[in-house]
Amino acid sequence: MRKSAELRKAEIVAAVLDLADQIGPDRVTTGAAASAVGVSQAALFRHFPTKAAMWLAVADHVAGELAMEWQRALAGTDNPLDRVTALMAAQLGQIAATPTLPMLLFSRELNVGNEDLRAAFRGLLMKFQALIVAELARGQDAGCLRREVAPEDAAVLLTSLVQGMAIRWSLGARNFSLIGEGKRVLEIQLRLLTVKED
Amino acid sequence: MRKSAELRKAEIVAAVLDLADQIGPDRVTTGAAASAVGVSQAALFRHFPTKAAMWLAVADHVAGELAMEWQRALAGTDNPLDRVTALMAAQLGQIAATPTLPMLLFSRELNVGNEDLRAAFRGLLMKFQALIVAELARGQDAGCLRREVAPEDAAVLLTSLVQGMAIRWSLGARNFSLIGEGKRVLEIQLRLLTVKED
DNA sequence: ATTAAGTATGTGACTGCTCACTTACTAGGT
DNA sequence: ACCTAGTAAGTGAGCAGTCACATACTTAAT
Repeated sequence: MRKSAELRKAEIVAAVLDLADQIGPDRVTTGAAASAVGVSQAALFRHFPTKAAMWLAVADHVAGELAMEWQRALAGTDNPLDRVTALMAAQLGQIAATPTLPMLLFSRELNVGNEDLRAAFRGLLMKFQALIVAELARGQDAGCLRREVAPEDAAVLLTSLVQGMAIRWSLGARNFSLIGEGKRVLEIQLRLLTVKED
Repeated sequence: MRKSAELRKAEIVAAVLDLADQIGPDRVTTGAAASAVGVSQAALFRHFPTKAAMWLAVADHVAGELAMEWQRALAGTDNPLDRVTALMAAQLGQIAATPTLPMLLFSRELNVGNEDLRAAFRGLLMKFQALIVAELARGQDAGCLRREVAPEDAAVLLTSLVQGMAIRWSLGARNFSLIGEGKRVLEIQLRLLTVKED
């Protein structure tokens, strides 16, 4: 079945992500990806010059999805604290929907040679952090966040929380709800960062 | 050169860790490990029935080192807060000395088949967390830690901090001092968890 | 002490497999 | 006619694990 290149590329990217979720990013071979799409292995190389390029396309896709989710999270409210909560929830949600995402950060694919891919993910993390920092700064200005902690440092604490949760989750304690636990612990951390009112 | 099996095993384990630091855990082939030790590739299989068994031995070694460092950290003082600080510093120090450690958590080696290895690392993390929880509980009893945060939850915040720092570091922002930054942010987090005295 | 037997450590050559990527060729759309 | 998306059949490299054989140590009987 012939399809337009654009469509095929999108199909392949989706299949790679799906496969990576199922079997881990490092197990995604060109053959496996191809047969998941339903074409021959050689066909992949019509669309991507190399496997690394394929992963770059995947990273682009993921970056787009994340950016969308972030924007959606920010659209819900104006309250800085709520926006931080929403951003964190969005991040946890994306991780839960794409469990391979944290694994990708340490995969062979990313850490060997493919410096572009690495840079793409570093950029993503920094963008997320910047969003958090901005909201925290607004929160301080609005007087609902402790002034003695710099927004940058508080943001490190919060993003670390996402990463710690992801590790915990992927290390495979079942009956561990990434989103539920994440929300719970996030609330605790936010309470610590919030100005006491009693 | 002939050596005792014990010695050789230790040599191999050390070489594997070293190689993993240099080229990433997934690039450590039996051949590479062997020639790093200075023996033939086949010789590895005199000492380990399979590559997975080799990695298990590495995990055992790492577990031992970590346990030692933890004990040493606890030996320094009786003050719960200081002990938490020392434990965290020890953990960051070990990660800095063995950068492959966080990568190992997500390596193909660990996440494919080798369920034993996975369990070994999960056990390690839980043991660390338990140590932190114990100190935090003592801290609460001594009245220097907020009571409204459960020790288990505070421990999650702290261990997440280690993991977040490790990710930040290994994503390759150079001029990022794992230990220095870690210490700084840890202090901030601890201040939040500490009873206000003013 | 010498030696013979047995065992632990080591080797080079090889097997069978998987993988990314190539090449020569084919069919559908315009 | 021509380009575009596809294919089947390779190619060469890298990998874990095996095997037949060699060489160093240990032990115990002479």
